[in-house]
Amino acid sequence: MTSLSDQQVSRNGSRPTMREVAELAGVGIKTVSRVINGEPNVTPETAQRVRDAASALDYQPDLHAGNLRRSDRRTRTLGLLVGSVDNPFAGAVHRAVEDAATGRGVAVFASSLDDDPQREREAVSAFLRRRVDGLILTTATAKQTYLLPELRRGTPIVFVDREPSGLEADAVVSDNFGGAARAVEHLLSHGHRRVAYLGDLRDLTTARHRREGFLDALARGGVPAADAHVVEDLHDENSARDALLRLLDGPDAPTAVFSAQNLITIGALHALRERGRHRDTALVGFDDIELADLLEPGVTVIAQHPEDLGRIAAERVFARLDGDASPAHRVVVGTTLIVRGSGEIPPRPDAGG
Amino acid sequence: MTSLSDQQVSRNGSRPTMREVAELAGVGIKTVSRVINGEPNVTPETAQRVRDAASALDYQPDLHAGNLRRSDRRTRTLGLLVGSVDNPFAGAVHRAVEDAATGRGVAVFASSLDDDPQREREAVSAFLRRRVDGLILTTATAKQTYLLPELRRGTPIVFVDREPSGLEADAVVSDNFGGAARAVEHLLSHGHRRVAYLGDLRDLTTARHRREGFLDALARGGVPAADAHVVEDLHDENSARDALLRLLDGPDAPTAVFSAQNLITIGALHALRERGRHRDTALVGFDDIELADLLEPGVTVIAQHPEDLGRIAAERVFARLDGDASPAHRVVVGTTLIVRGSGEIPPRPDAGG
DNA sequence: CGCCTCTTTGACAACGATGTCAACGACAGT
DNA sequence: ACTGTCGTTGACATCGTTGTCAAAGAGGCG
Repeated sequence: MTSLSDQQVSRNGSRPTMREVAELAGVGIKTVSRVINGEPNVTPETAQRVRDAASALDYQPDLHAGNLRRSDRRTRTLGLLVGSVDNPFAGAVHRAVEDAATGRGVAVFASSLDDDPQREREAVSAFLRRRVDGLILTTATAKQTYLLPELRRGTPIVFVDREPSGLEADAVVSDNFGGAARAVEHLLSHGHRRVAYLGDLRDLTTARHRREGFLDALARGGVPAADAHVVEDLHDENSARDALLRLLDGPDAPTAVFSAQNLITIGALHALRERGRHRDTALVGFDDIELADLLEPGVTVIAQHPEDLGRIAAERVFARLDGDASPAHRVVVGTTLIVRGSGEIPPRPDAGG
Repeated sequence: MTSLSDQQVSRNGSRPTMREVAELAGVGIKTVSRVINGEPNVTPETAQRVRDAASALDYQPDLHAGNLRRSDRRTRTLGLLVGSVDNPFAGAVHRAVEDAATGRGVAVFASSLDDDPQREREAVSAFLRRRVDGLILTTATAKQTYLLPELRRGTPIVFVDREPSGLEADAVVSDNFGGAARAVEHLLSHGHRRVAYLGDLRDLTTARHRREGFLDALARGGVPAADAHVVEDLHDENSARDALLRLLDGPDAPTAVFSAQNLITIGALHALRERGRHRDTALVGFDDIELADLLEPGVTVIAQHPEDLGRIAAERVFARLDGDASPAHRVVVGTTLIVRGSGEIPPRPDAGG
């Protein structure tokens, strides 16, 4: 058997087609098609001959050739665009999308955005040229109106993590405003008045909402915005670290820090360590980070639920593919305050108002 | 212009084809093909009419239809199989592959293996049915002979992180033996004699090589293997934590631990914390982990270089696609000992043998 | 002015599969 | 034996694109 298979395969360098399987089995190609696709009305003996021929040739059907002719025009393929596939948050989203997709025989293209509008356009275009059945997108463009024609054509597009702008489309996002506000309330409740905000690129809706939640909670807590240090447009560990070092070295150093994104939190942790201030400066981060519980003090965070974001986004895509034509859904996934120590540090006694 | 575009698009719910672009531009479809693909011998005026028509219809060429007819039969698509897309090591590999691919206009399918042989087979089959140009695989099967026909057909297959078995194919792996040996030498040089090995599933070549490196270094250091605690078949944080808790609670508790994988290291860290032994039990982990430098003590690791693994694997695929027909390459990427504190803890004075 | 070359263009077949439809044979009912 | 039904099978057009090839027109040269 194996030797037959080997012979058959090596006889011809190129990939076998349905026609070759049909010839070897002595049937018409339509019969091969029926067997491969599990269609009824083939006698068991014929089916077996076809299967033998297919496995002797190591035949793999060409999904895209079939798709070209098939009436449903489904490639069973999804395009996923995330911040970066090597960011843990994106990894969790990706994994959840994959789990939902694999169960349906759908493969996932994943691309990294790097918060670059041009990369976004190029990635989406690459997905569409490959005729993905649906898109799950984290975006960096100010408006996504370029997607309108595609949306009108009926391609399911679900925005994940960041809200769409300029079009009505499904979106699954974290409660950025509420989570940020919760972080600040937590810090204020421990007596802090001088709280720093370390935020992501201002262009991002998530960053804006977190900033607004931060400012809103401060205001409700009776803290003048002037007392807060708001630093924005941070985009990686180093820029966050540098920013916090400057604050710590400057006058009126904050007694508490809210770092509004996972990499920023890590940068902030480094800055606090470098100045030896990690035990007397409170810190709450947005988005959980690995090993946060093993640091000393443990890092208090507003945890997001990326698995839920990914899973729900994938479910929305599949619901649309299954015919759901209802108006755009906007799903907000709550955040969870995880108390671990760093957020419960009281203000330094020597610190002024 | 924009309104024209909108009208054209909304006039027809389905996706525009080259034929429709040709009609709107008043040319033949072959001319559209030439313009879209940047082929020569089209007058600038004709080309402009075609481009206008294409953008009015929001035309996106169907890469797979073209590929069906094109002589090179390239889908400009790659299949990547990793342990799990939400593991940081896999994320780094993925990102490096993506970076190499995107520059060449190639999109990447990513799938998670979960160290399940059946998932491996299914993922590979899903890739091949979609006619990927090449495969970059982390495997879980004992032998990958099922890939032989595909390899003979000329599809580039590169094994990453784990070596292939049963076939001659390109592979890019870490120096698992050497790295593990280096870890043990480091621990022995600090006076340890009772070192525990916490390892991954025995089926995995990486786990075997690390175990062999561990045992080899022990032997060279004059430590009888009987003095070592070797625990294998750990596959996640919890199993690793439980295993180390048992060792710590048992007789002859180890004075040093070598955790042979990133999740196992994290589980080990938890176990040490839980028993309050993190300051008097040495630990060296294989594979670097995020925030390892901020723990107290910092976690000494044998760092792998997943970006290099991914980049080199992708380069091998593209070299093969560009015609390199040389014998299978086997690239070993070195590891780096990163000293941070946990690996330099001396044995407890009270610890015997 | 006729001939040749070169550029520009489109008609047509083909890629590998599936949908449609008709042909064929077996079998039941009369 | 004849008809109708049903299960089985394959011929053929077709999906959206590109490769081939030939036709038409422009331009140069003797």
